[in-house]
Amino acid sequence: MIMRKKQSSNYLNEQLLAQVCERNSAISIVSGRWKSQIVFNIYMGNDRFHLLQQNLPGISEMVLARQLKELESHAILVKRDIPDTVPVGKRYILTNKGLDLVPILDSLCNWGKLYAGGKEITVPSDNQAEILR
Amino acid sequence: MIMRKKQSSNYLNEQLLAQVCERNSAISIVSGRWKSQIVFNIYMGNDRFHLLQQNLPGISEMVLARQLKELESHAILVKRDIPDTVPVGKRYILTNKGLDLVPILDSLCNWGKLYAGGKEITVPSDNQAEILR
DNA sequence: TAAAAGACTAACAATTTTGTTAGCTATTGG
DNA sequence: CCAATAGCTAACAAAATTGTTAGTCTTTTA
Repeated sequence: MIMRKKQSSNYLNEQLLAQVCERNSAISIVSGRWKSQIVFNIYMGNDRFHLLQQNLPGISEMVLARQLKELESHAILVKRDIPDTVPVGKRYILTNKGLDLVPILDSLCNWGKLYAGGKEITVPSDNQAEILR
Repeated sequence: MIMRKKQSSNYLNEQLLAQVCERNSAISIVSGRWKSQIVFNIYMGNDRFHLLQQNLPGISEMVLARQLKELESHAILVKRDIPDTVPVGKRYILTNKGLDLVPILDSLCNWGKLYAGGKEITVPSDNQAEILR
């Protein structure tokens, strides 16, 4: 995996934010382009490389492999050999840490849907709650 | 604000993922470097530019202004003039959309803390649940 | 015998995000 | 009059992420 520059402000700021609250590291774990989609697919049983590829339209093999490795490095999932297969098949399995993430991602999903679905956006602290949209 | 290249695979993939599930757009809204920290600070009453600056150690004015604009463009917050101030002061206010995000970010925070705090990581689907750490 | 499936990796290029520097405007305090 | 506070913006540079191309290896299937 590509190493980040440990002296850069970019890196230092990320470390600093991670210290302020674990929320910041949690977000950075989850915020890769395909990550939450991968977690959901594995959750739903698409636990092999080629199944993930089929279900993530537009992803390249290189990119998929990279995202999987990153998720593995954060112990969201593990990679296991499938016994008695030649050549040996691999499957990806969510750890308890990965599974615990699923309902949280789900609530993010609902939040997004609610407002995308047209829920009014207001400014509650205005004395007359004002409608923005 | 800087315009993205609308023909790039990068951009196209992001759009595609947003169509698959609102979770993906939700994550991309929240995943900027300082975003969740800004939302929390405003939530706790640090609702002015200089207060945010003081409470986000290491952020530059340029970067803060940019993150605020992005959050505003997603209607997570609004910027309002403070009446009877010369020169006119500005405050940032979370919309209902932004407020709804707070408990979700909070659960992400707890998830992060739990495992950072040493909770065992296991692979539940193994017949003998295996301990990784 | 040749192609396809499965599971990748290395090297590189494009794009995007993040950060730096140097400015601006207006008012108040010493 | 000079500095400080408040609240920014423009132009640019650095770093990180994402995507592309072209391979690898092994086995099964046509």
